[in-house]
Amino acid sequence: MTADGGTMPRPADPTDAVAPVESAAGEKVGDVVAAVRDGIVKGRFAPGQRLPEAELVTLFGASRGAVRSALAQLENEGVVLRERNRGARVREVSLAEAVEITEARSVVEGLCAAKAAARAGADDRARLHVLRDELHTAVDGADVVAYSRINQQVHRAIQEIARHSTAAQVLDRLRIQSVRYHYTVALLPGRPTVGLREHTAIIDAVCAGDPDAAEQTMRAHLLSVVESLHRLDAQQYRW
Amino acid sequence: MTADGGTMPRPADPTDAVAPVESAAGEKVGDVVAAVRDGIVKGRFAPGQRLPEAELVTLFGASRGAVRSALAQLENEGVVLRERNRGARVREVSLAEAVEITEARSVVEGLCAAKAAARAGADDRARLHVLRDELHTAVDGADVVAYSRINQQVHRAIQEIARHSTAAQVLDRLRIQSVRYHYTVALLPGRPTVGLREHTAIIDAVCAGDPDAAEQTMRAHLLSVVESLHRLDAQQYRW
DNA sequence: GGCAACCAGATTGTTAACGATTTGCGCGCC
DNA sequence: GGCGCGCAAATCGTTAACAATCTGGTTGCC
Repeated sequence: MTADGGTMPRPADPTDAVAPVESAAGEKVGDVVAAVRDGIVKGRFAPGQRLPEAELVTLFGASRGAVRSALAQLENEGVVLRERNRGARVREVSLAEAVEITEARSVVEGLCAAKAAARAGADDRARLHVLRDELHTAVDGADVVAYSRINQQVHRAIQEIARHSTAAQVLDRLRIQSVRYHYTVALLPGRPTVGLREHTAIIDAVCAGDPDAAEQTMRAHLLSVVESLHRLDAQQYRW
Repeated sequence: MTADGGTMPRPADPTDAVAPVESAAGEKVGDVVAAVRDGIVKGRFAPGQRLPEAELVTLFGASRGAVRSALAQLENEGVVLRERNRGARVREVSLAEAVEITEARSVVEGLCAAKAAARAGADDRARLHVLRDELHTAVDGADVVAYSRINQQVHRAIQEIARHSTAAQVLDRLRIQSVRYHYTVALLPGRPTVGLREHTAIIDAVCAGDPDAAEQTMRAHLLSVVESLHRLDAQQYRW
């Protein structure tokens, strides 16, 4: 076993830059939570990597109590795993879990799409059309990173248009847990083309004010992501 | 304003008995969380009531740190609201929020029902049939409290049969937030009869192994609960 | 009599030190 | 040489005291 005890973290992405986080007075725990979560999402902290309290204290300059509260919250959010007297580790989400998460997302985002279709105003439609065009150019230019980013923006836009705070909370939580798979799926050959077609259908249904069609297309889209995850599994792809 | 500062708690249910919670070694925070959550669900702590740390310390015999962690977790679960330097209060969920929560439940429980229909074995079907019969006798006997209890057991059984841990987590969280409305809906005139019919349809669909029918009936059932909530609103019913 | 500043009590936030548990390593025994 | 035991370092959990903040009532002034 290696010195740090856990799964060997692979080299961090070149796109990290640490973000020292100015501990604004009275928001320490929130800052630490955001910083650690961001580190997990961005790949600075690898799945299975240990997160000793002392290390986070020196990293973020926060007190141990703050770090402790932050870890408790992150555990509650499902991105960190803690064992008594054994410390905290970045939780490893299996492919099976990612499938479950995406299935759950499919129904909740379906609800959001339906609500968005019912509530979308002219400005909302304009916003979605902009995103649709941006997605189109990204796919045309084979810009996978841009595709992935705008992809997420589409989902977030529909979520915001739906104005359903409960669904929004649930979705934020679910997305954080499976974020690391999003890029992977986007990298599958042909995925951007399929995704573009599906997103276009969703946007059209929402803008047409058809809740049923919006829900169905959104669900179909995320179930196709589930299919892609299974394909990943078939390829023995592992983190 | 009264001495305790918050909304006046109505007299607690006769069914509380405090549950002093034997602080088993190494599970203090979990115990406090469970105790406070239970107190909120059972009505010992009313919505809006203040929850001073010192009071919880004396109530449960836990250290202040444990109480503090527990409150943080309860805040994260959405049943407690905390303001900086102003302490914690039991969160008041509005009827609009209860509607949102039930809408979210409808789609996620729909997913569970579909999965349950696909995965139910003979023992699962037997379990559901027992619950169906118990629900029937409860409604025949006009036993509203039994109806409400078995009602929840049906939902929980389907959730367990679905074996979808992500959906289960989401649902546990959502149910806790809106628990106090469950009894109220069950008390609406004619509600047990309607609920019985709907639950029977759900159980039949799950036992028939028809995922689509199971999902549709479950969604229809919870949307009918949403309708009941709106009727509550029309009656100017307030907590 | 009304209003504003102020002071005391209560409550929460923070920090530091102490105690308990686990883990890795070295030593001795078989 | 392999295996089990025990010690020491590291890490987490808990407690207690201190500091900062808010609330409510009181007092003095206009």
